[in-house]
Amino acid sequence: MANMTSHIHCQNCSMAALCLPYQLDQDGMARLDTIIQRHKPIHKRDVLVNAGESLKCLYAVRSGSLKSYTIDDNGVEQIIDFHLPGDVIGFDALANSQHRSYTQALETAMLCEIPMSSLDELAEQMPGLRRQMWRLMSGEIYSSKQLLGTLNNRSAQQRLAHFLITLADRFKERGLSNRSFRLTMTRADIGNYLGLSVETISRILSALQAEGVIDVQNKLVNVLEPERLRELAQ
Amino acid sequence: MANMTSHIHCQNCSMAALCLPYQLDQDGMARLDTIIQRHKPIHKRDVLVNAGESLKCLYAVRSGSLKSYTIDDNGVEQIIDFHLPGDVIGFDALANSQHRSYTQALETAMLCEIPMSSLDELAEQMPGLRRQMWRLMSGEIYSSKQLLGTLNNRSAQQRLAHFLITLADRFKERGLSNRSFRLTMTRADIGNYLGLSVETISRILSALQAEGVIDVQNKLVNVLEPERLRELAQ
DNA sequence: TACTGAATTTGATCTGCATCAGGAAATAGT
DNA sequence: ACTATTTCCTGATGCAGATCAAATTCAGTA
Repeated sequence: MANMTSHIHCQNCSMAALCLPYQLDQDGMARLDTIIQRHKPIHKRDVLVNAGESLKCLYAVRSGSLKSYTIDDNGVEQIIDFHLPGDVIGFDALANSQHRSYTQALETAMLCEIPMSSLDELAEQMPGLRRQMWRLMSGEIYSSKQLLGTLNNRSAQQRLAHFLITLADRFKERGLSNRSFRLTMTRADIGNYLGLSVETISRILSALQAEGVIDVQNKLVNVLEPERLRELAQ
Repeated sequence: MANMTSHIHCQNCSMAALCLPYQLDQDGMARLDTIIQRHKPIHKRDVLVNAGESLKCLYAVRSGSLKSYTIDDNGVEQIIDFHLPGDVIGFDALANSQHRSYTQALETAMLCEIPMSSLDELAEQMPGLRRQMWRLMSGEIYSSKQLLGTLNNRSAQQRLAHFLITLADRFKERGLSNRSFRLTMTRADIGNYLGLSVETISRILSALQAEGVIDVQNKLVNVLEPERLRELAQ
């Protein structure tokens, strides 16, 4: 069945450099492209994967944003990641072939679906793909351990500043503005992720605005003094 | 040059099931074994890898324990991991072929050294090894994200209880007692890892002992009521 | 356009843990 | 065995951020 996005391929995807095709040659990209399936967009609040589901495929984000979270014994949600275009979702499921977390769209999002069985075969034949898998997983290990350091010894303001800087940097990598962007997650999501209450997030955003470091209008953030913000993050 | 541990091989290593050889057949293990180098033990406080060093090889812990940490802009150490026998060290370095953290021995430790170049070749030829690499890295992603959840929304007591439970479970996986074990790290190390002060760690250990949940004599921990402890961790 | 529930903001109060301080115990070095 | 140094414990105090409360704004829907 034809769909409106059938003309999208790894070869012409602007996120390729951040995603699995990184450093593959034209032939490699074409081979990877053949195993990837592209479907209709998913919408805000749609759940892409449930914790406990068996791992059928990885997902690459083409547009939009999502959050991943676990639900603990008390039924409390714990957000562990926000996904932007170019990110690959599902690496934490490889250990036991079972998804460990829920993933939900924060806004309308387009995804590429990469079947694990085919990926495994391709990885055997393509050293570049294998290395990129390692690179992406290693990067995820590194960034989550970095986050540990951020959450452990830092004040609420430092955490939030760090969050904004990291987000801005990620937008820049993706060819978007790192000075002006939209928070697709709620204040509650940010607080949950950073281990802070909603009220604290709101208060600190107001304080940063009062000091002229940023300008916040609802979901829209303007970074007025990037250097000040970076200092505040330490 | 012969050394005193030359008779150790993956084929007879008791940690093989937790380590890279997992699910390899005899032939596979033998091939992996040939690329692995085994050296003299390293001693307490010896530094195995420095942050910034280029990635030459991964290390597998055969005996002893180590800690990995980063040092932030202010020169403050942030512990991100404790390594036990069977653990593989260095996955966070694959992203940019450069170690991201320091790794230091907490006690005398024996290590296996796995050259990256050879590992890459072997992974091409051996699907089982490739899958185990994915499995181990995925597991590390999962556990560090789990830890986020633990540190974010939990009290000091819950964090420490969680730490002790997790450590006990890891000892059990390794064929050791999960009821009685030795903390090779200092209270300061535990506090650093969990985002708590030394004093808090000390106080809570005392409190848990007073309640009869555990018995602590210096570095030695006896878990008297595992179920209570597990409840306290939530 | 009006209605409705969700998200955000701001204020007031309270508490868990950091910090400061001092002493005891254990470990390492000679 | 003895000393120096690190590690550990316990008490007192203060504060950052949680929690409780309530008003306001926003977004989705009919």
